[in-house]
Amino acid sequence: MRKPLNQNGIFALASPYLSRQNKPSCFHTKAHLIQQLQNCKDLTSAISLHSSAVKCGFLYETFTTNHLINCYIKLQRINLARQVFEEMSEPNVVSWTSLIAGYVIAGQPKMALWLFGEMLEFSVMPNEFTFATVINACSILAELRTGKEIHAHVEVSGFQANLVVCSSLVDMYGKCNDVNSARQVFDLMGCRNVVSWTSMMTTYTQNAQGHEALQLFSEFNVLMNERPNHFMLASVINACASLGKLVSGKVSHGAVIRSGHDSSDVVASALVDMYAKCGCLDYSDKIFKRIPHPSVIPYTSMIVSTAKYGLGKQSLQLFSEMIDRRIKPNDVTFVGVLHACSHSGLADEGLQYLESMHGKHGISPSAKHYTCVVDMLARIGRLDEAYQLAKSIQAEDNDGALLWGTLLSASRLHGRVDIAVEASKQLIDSNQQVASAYVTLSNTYALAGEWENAHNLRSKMKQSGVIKEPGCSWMEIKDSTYVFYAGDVSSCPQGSEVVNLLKELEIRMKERGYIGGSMGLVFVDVEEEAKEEILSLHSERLALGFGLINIPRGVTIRIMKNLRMCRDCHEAFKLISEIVERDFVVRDVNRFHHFKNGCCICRDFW
DNA sequence: CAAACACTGC
Repeated sequence: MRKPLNQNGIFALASPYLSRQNKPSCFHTKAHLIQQLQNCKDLTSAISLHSSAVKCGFLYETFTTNHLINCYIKLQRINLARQVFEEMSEPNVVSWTSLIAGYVIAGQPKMALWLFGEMLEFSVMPNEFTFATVINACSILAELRTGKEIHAHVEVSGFQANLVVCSSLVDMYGKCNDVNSARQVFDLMGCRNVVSWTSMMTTYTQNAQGHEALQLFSEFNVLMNERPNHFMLASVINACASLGKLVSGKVSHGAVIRSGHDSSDVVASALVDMYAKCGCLDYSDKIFKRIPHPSVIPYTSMIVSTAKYGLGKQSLQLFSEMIDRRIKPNDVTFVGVLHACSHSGLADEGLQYLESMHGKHGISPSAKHYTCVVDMLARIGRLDEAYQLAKSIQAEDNDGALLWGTLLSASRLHGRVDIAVEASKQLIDSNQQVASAYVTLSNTYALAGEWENAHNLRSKMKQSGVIKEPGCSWMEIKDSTYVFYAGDVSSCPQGSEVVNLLKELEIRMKERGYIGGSMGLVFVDVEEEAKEEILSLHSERLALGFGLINIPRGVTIRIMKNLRMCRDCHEAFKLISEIVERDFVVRDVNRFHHFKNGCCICRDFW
């Protein structure tokens, strides 16, 4: 404890001000106090500075008070900031904006928007800082309507040419899934910087338009003199991950290394995720091991990735390593852990982890966690338990769709028509994934031999005009990408060759003990494609799904990107690649030839 | 004095 200053001492220090201000305990100059507030790192000092400011009479001035408000906001004491604000006689635009921003930082964007309304009520005119802040609040809340209103306000107030305001508008429209409006703002911008470009790229990726994001990235490299920063690199890597474009991902990795951003944790996390999604878990692992102090995000990314590759034990090992290193798991980490249990048949362990969430880790399980558990139970055939659990969960909209969709596909897998009917009813009644619910239910009927039901459902779909969008998949061979649509019946003489190969693969997998559970190949005869066969490769070892590839002659094959994981699969992949290369050039997209620095494809960073 | 862009789930 610091010894309290002797009164005489204070008087001595404060003597220059005494006569002027008649405040006996004031020993700060205004400039000094402001500087102290700006550098203040702890609450005790802040409170002491606050009391000095009161005693010195500085809080009659808006400028000094604004500094105090910002000091409390930096120390994450929004309520104290609010108190100071409430006591102000004339808060100006900066006071309002600071407090509004404070609420956004504190995770209360709704309050921020409410305060903005109050500010207008009090006839304080917002400026570009205020607009950027409230647009950001709309972005967090995905509040398109309010966002558009504020956009109109921006135009009227004459801030439509401000770089930061426009960038936040692009971001806001992106987060609200209005890609066209985002692009419109972006196109009308008189000047753009790396942030505005990154916002637009991220908008594309978050709205399932990864190709456009990559296109924009190459335009940036051609048109702009600026170099990508680590935000932009993380964004482009994320775009590659979303598309499963390994080659582009490697090119981006090359750019990362050349620009010296490979020490950025965020970029490293993005790379870990990208390589895993592109089927190269070993690369992810290498990147991960090079991160000196991995945070919860790269750990979670690795846990999820290993789980998806069916490496449950390894995934749980990473989790315990993370706990040992005192890195606090979050809700997403537990989604990964439960996923690991689910995909490796570790149901009892999974239930224990679920139990430990609340008790040991202070995280209350959400609908997403229960969905993992439903999946975990259902996959190993404990469908009745899974169904009971599903019924007890409050899940709406997207969460509900995931929950019932999970149960539905497991019901099909195990031929449980009764539960499939209930699950698809839930989806259809809540108007979620209606088309795929119909298709899956119909497939379940077909699997159970209930052809009439399957047929009736198909007719019902046709009558009600429900159309299932054809699934599509794509492959990268060399630097070209080939896209295939399910139901696309151009002719392919090698179709049967592929089927035979996969059948053989199944036999070899069985020989090596990959049987039981949901492994092996499953043939389902369905009405949908007029007596065509649907061939699915349901192996958890190969479970990084890459959608369906339609090889003509009506055979749809689910190709897994990481077929390369085992040697037999590698053969299959090679053959399929050869066939594809010979006979299908469907679409050749996004060649990466626009790097300013000349380097196109880096093969040698390993 | 106050503002925009990034990595983990499905």
